[in-house]
Amino acid sequence: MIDFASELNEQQFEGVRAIDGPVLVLAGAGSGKTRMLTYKLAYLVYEVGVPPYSILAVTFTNKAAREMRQRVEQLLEVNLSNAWVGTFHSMCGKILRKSGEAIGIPRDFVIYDADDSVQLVKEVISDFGLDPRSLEPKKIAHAISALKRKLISPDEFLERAKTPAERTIAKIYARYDELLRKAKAVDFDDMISLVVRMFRTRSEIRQRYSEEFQYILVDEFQDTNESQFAFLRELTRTHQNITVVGDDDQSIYSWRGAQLRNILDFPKYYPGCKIIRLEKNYRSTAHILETASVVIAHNRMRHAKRLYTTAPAGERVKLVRAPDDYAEARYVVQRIVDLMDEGIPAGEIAVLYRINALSRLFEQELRQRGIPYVVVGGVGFYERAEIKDILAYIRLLVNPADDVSLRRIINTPRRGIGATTVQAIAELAESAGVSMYEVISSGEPLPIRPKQRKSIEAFVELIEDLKTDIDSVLPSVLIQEIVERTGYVRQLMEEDSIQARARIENIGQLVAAAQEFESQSDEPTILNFLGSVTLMTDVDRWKKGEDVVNLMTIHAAKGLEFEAVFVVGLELGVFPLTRALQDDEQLEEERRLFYVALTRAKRFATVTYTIQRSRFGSVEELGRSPFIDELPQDKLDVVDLVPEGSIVFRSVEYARSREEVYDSRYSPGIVVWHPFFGKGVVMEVRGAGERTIVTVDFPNFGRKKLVAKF
DNA sequence: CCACAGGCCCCGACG
DNA sequence: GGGCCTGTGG
Ligand SMILES: Nc1ncnc2c1ncn2[C@@H]1O[C@H](COP(=O)(O)OP(=O)(O)OP(=O)(O)O)[C@@H](O)[C@H]1O
Repeated sequence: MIDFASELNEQQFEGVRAIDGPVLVLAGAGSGKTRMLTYKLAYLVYEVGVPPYSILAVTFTNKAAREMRQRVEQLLEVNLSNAWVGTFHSMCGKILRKSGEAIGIPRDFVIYDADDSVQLVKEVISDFGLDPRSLEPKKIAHAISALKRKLISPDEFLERAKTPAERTIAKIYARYDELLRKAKAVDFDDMISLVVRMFRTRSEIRQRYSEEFQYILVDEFQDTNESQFAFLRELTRTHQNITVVGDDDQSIYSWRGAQLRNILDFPKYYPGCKIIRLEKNYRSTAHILETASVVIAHNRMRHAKRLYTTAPAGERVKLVRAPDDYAEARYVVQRIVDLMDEGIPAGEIAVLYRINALSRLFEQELRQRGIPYVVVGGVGFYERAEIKDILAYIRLLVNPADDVSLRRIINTPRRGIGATTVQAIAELAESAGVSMYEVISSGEPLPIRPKQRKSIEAFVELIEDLKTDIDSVLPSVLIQEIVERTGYVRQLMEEDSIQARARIENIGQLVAAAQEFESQSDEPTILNFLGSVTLMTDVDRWKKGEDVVNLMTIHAAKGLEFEAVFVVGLELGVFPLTRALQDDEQLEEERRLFYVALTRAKRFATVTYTIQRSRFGSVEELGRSPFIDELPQDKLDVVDLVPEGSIVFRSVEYARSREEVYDSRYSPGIVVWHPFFGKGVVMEVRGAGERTIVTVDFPNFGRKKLVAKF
């Protein structure tokens, strides 16, 4: 049915056939690592006869998992729905649901996302009477997350804590975990670390899974963290049939705890593993590949890799300098129009940026020119307030112990239940050792004012009503009931703003997503819906087939490919970010990010930067990214959008042509930034065009008259 | 005791 | 540009 040898090159095929023992595939971008892994899955099922449920394949996103599964189903014409293909989180979540009771995790646990975790940390901090301003909940939540990824328990951390600050964190961590367990909740990091802990304390369970998963395949191994690797090592204590593929040059998730060490040390943990290198790039033209290779060669902490292509040289990589961010967006969108005219499908075009904030102008410009597009990522769909509100209702319905969700919705929409009342309820719950919902639903009269008491009673009644058919109702129907009964949409309609309308639309999309879930799942229960939703990412919702221009961060573009790629905003402080400038390791990660961006392109790659960019309400001159200078200048096609002979905005010619921008940008009261004087406030603007004189008040240097010279 | 407006501050990538 | 906190008015 399949001729593996003709679909793969020799090295790939070698990796596919190596089914006994550990295999490490270390290879550059576009060399066919994912393809190899996909075919290996097919090979194991088809040639070796391994039952699909005996294979564990781990991918980076759910979407990648879906693609791998579909691809293999196509190849083999079989149904693979019982194979374990998914992300670490979804696989571990599944294991935890099945077997977690052994370590005291109830079957119906809910998953707290990063935002929920921060909320919970906040609660703990105020419970302890600590000052949330000096402690910064977000940072503490991060610290806890880092500890969990390193499999360090609160007790262990307390033991080794040296400074008072560390002891405080240890205390918060301990209490945080306690509250999670009380709320029958696990956070993202728990999903992995609890499974590892279970495997370590209950060897018979480990044994069972280890036997079940006869073969393990892992994609994007360079971005795994300590607990994920530990999970894999636990599973391979009886057999060592594990194949991992990755590229150290594409490790871009260190901030999430990914450790390059995992891929570099793999041979140490699996002595005698087979190491395979793939050196032929099947994705990009020679020009693009060459440019990317030159850039990444500037990194010192890496394994040099050979990567060649037999593809034609193709077009040169374009380097575009734009006077400002508006010009940049206009140029890119014009090029997109041109490419589409030449027959490149919109879906094969991507604009990639370092930070989400950069998407705005491109969206505006695309909208104005009537080109369909999609923004992948950003404030993720499932992180939007209205979506989280609705989901919090559902979570409270299935799990009354969930205090974080209760807090979120007890006064959403407004019901006259404020902070004071919530605090009172929390204290009652605390002293009685029960959940907040138990306190308010017990029927006992609460020691609060009559008005609030009435509101609370109405709220409890509402929740109880919604609860009646919770076991049988479909998720989509439940959402509609919630929206109706709570008056959520009604309130938004009354508000009648653009934002409110967008929110109503989002809720509509949530219903649609629920319906889709119902049609796909063989068990469309509320609990399963919640589980799938929390682990869903924006990339997962993204449908490439839709044939619209794609806007996304470089992180989100990992593993994808497009005919044409625009990498924008190559400026100091944006890409690389300011914080990465002082630290070699971070700077190298930024460079890897640039490498990932360039290597997404099959035929056309364009890199852009601007002289001036508006950020945080002011205009800044950031200076170009050092990465620009690392490009092979003689191989580029340089495009300068700044008028000839001018040093940009300082120039007379340029200023004259841009009076309107001038006038609107430098008006009294706005904050500006100067490379030498720093931030200042515009006091007065006189004249126009070349003679514009702006008086600016700089906190540290006093008032300066400047000839439009920022 | 709650809601809302306005001022403040800060600002990265995400399962 | 926006989330969070504070102060004020209801
Ligand atoms: N042997 C092959 N013959 C033809 N095309 C191939 C072969 N191997 C890979 N390709 C194609 O090359 C492209 C890149 O492959 P793939 O995505 O598997 O690479 P990768 O190494 O995982 O890339 P990256 O690390 O950059 O995400 C895909 O379009 C794939 O179909």
